Amino acid sequence: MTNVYDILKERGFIEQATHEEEIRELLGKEKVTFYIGFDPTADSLTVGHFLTIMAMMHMQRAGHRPIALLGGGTVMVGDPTGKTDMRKMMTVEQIDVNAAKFKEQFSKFITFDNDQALMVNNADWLRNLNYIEFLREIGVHFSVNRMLTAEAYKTRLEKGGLTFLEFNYMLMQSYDFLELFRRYNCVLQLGGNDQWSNIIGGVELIRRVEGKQAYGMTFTLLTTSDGQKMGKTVAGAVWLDPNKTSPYDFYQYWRNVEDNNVERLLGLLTFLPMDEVRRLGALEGAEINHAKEVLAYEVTKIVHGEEAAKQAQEAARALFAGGGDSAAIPSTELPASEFEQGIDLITLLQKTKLVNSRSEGRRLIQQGGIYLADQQIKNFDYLVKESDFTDGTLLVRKGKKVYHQVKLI
RNA sequence: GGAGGGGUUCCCGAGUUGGCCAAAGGGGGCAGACUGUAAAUCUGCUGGCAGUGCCUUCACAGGUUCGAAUCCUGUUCCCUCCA
Repeated sequence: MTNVYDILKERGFIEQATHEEEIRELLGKEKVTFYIGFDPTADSLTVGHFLTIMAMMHMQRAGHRPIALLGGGTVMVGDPTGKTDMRKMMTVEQIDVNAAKFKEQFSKFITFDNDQALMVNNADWLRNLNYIEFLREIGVHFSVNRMLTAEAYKTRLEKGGLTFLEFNYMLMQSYDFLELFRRYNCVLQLGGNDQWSNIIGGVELIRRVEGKQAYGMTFTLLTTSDGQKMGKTVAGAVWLDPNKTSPYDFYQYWRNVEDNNVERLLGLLTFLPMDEVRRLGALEGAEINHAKEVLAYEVTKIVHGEEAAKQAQEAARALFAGGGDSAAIPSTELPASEFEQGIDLITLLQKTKLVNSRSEGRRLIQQGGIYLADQQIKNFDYLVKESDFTDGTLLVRKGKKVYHQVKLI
């Protein structure tokens, strides 16, 4: 069996590791308990989290034991990494609701039966910490001088300011690692590359307090070729919750990634064999669209299941290539009676949420961005009537690739 | 606690001798052209409502004025330096 370290390496996950050789050796010879932390800052996981979950899945498949650590405690402090402002303070209630949602989503990817994986919440040990004790046991081991050199804090020191609250984040996360090491013999922490300094904080803490070796490793972050963070759309993040990002939109997000990223994403976000990944990635010109379809389908399948992935693909094909089933295209149902007198196009755009204001709708139409059943409409006074529908359905298109169906009921 | 600087439209950031400011410029976003449902590039748009006029915006609350993002007062938040 291939060493999972090599798998992760080959698939492009690994960015930094505290002890490359030792980690590889360790993963090759025994069942390793490792953890990744997830702060429940929203009520759903995002595609950014998904990347690390994929790594987790690879690890579990290789026989190692994952701990999904919910940051119900750390989120109360807030990680300043990569942020220019302090996060809004969240209420305990909200945090707990979010944590519950995270938990639900994890179960789709990781098997927790028979102790094959654990899910714990650091609220259990962080929320009731005694300040003085914590300072004496943990605080002594941290050099402020060193902490200040961490990338995470640098930017905040230069602009915006850093509060003492957030400055403690590194100690919290380091303490988590120590706690998991003690409780579950967890010796390896994984995470996104932005977590590097927090991770080595934990590794060092374990060495100092327990005199034991622990390891850390970080993964690449999802970025576009010019370094922009991926996983953001106009509507916000790309969520794993189908109610927040529909499987169709999710599929389309991956279907539309830039050429340069296809091979990389196939390696990271699908389980396709690497020969296949390389073959698809090597396609050129319009051919690479095929690779994008595969990418979109595979990722959607893992996240939303085969059925949803098929529907999304069908819908996309129906719209962009003709034919196919249109069931999964986003739609709005409106009573037929509303169209007897006809309703003006701008109002319809508002009802379908394709525009946020009448002005925006007007602009769109004037600029030629709206099509009804593939017919460009440039007159913003246009009255949409029942006669515009075919079989009770009207396909509205905004721009090149935003589709919405209106169905009469 | 003291001194100083500052909070501007999605973001960054001009604008403070009061009217020409719905507010420069850049970014982002949207649309159009070109394409391959890609990237790059070019063009237009980017507070709201109504067909060109009205309404709501420049931290918040008051005030001065014919008229304030611009002046005054108070409040609040942030930053820097000092203690």
